[in-house]
Amino acid sequence: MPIKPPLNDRALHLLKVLVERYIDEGQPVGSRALAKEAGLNLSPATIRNVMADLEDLGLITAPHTSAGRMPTNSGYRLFIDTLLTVRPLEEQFIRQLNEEIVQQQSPADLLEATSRLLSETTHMAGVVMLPRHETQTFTHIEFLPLSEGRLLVILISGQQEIQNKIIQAPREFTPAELQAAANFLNSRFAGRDVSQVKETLLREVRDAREKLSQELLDAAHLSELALNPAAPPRKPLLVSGEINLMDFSELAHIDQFRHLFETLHQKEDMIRLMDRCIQSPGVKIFIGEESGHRAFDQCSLVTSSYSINDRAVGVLGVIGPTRMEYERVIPLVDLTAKLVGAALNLQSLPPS
Amino acid sequence: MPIKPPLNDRALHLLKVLVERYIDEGQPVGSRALAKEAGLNLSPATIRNVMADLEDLGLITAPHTSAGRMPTNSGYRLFIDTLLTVRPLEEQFIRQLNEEIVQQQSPADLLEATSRLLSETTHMAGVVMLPRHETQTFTHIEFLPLSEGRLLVILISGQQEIQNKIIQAPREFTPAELQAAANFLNSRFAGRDVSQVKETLLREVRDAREKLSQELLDAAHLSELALNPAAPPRKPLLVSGEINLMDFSELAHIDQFRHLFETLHQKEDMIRLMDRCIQSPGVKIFIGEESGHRAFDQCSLVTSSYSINDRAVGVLGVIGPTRMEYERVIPLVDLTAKLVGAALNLQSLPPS
DNA sequence: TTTTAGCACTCTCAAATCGAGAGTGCTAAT
DNA sequence: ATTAGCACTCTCGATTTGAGAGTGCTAAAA
Repeated sequence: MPIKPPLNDRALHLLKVLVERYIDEGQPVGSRALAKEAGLNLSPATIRNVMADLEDLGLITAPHTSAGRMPTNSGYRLFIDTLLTVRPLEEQFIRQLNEEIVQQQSPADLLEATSRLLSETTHMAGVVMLPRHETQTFTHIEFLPLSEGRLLVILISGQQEIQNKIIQAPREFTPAELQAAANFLNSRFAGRDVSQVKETLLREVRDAREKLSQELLDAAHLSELALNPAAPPRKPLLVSGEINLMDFSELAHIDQFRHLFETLHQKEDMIRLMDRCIQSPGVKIFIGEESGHRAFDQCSLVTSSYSINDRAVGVLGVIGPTRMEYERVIPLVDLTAKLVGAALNLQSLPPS
Repeated sequence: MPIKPPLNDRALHLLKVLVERYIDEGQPVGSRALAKEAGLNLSPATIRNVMADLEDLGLITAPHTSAGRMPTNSGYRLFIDTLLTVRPLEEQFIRQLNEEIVQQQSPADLLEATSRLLSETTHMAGVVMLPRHETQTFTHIEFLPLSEGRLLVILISGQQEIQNKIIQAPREFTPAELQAAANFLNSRFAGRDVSQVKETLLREVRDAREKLSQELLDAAHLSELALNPAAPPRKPLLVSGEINLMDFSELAHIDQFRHLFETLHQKEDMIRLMDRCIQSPGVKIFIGEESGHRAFDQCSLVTSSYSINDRAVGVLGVIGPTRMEYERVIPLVDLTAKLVGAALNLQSLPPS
């Protein structure tokens, strides 16, 4: 016998309405309610038949015999991939958001504010992964002698980001030597990537080790030390508004919330997860366990990478219950990533 | 008729045992239990009479007619002020703690680790208020010209703490002028307080305005800008282990916890509160509303200031439920403050 | 063939009831 | 001053109950 196409337009439409309604109300949706909402002039009984089909396909589920249905994670996935109609953001709102972002003084402030804004506008948790050290542009370096052969390295990179680091010099250097080393690096490498600079330096030293004087070798060694991300920007992940997540009943169970909170703050896993999003542009969505983390069972993560000079350097997004208003959140994350990128580009004025 | 002394030794002893027991178990203590615990060979009935007296004095209270009694905030206060016997810390534990503190690389790391350690060892929340900018020792300053008349100021203060700041120069300066200004400040003021330096500078300029050349005035103005704490170290308060507070049933009610969490992170109030502790040395304890904050109704705050060169520069402590093990927490906070002070002193090596 | 009305059935949730247990306050005896 | 005894109060968990919501199935209608 011919199997009827499991997903005709009507079923899809009903799924869409069901998901929207569930996102709105947070209650399992029954056949009667869905019949009214759908505007298809069908009786609850008919709706029930369709719902039974959708349940067979694993798209919706009922918490118990006599409750309505709610979307499963696959249901959400299908909804997001093919049914979702995003709601465009209001001009007014966009302007305000941009306002708040560009008024920040430094890149660090900017990204912190962004994390806060993400959480405030969505009433969920905002996350921002800072630009990786390696992908930053080398702009200027300076050495300052401290006591006992230690040196303070000041490294200014692309976005006017300033890094301080104290290193142990391989030997004593005179101020003149330090100045010379700094001058060399500054004139030769300004504008290149920090990681490139290091590579180039290493290669050149290797290729020409014999021909170089001890002084030069020392200086090169020094520079190499200075460029090492020895002090990686302490946990390059900003999380804010975690507490908002307590407002969602599905996450508000003490131990579950605690687990979630800890995963969010024990940042390694988060960083690894978000790192995967940096590759391809546009908004990415992880639903439930898709993120590979038990603690996120009932959560979705909506992310987008942001770029400086057309190059993706970081990732930002929000975390909330799977039951979130994707139609609003997705364009918001998308927009925020673009605004942040633009603002960071503006802030990166080259030093003299 | 002669009113019998309301608080004889026996009553005090019973109060002490009751508080200890309540801290241990978290359950209201009944007369039978207290009779056994107290070791006084009294019957529950007698105990009941004493308990009634203590209740009249507002030191203990019963949540309902037929539950045991639990301490009120005044009860805790009396307990802490006159009944508490602190338990000395184990040598072994002290060594470990010190180990963890001194192994940190920088003052910033050290204080962050301290906050974490406070929360981990007490299973409550740890707070550390960073040294105020003003009370830091001026050690070294450097100016780096950027584009468009902006200058990067690098200010090294007492504890090897490095501050970067970008300022708009009042006019263009030549590198030589900048060098001269830096040299002047470094040679003249090294080792003084940052705030003192600023004051002195202002005064001298005011006193001798007419006699000074425009160049010198400009340089002074520049230095003044540079020393302004224009970018106050972003919220100088580290909080960690907040989530631990969820484990205490008395704080685990969603909305109450949320309020607490927000107060803790909306740092202004916390900073103001802890600032009051910096004046006098030793451990300070705020019980319940003593801290002046509704959100802390059921919390106690145990703090101590820590010192560099015998001068109190910051405050640290823990926050937990009023029902905390004061006998262990108090010596712990005390010790931690001392270890942190010592470690910070060690780390402050003057630059060459 | 698709849709619908009807109906018995299932399950949850909130309210009501109940008994056990803990602890009290008071009184009278020691 | 202390204690035994006792009636009383209150909480807490288990159990019951009824209302409400929603389902699946069947048979009739379109």
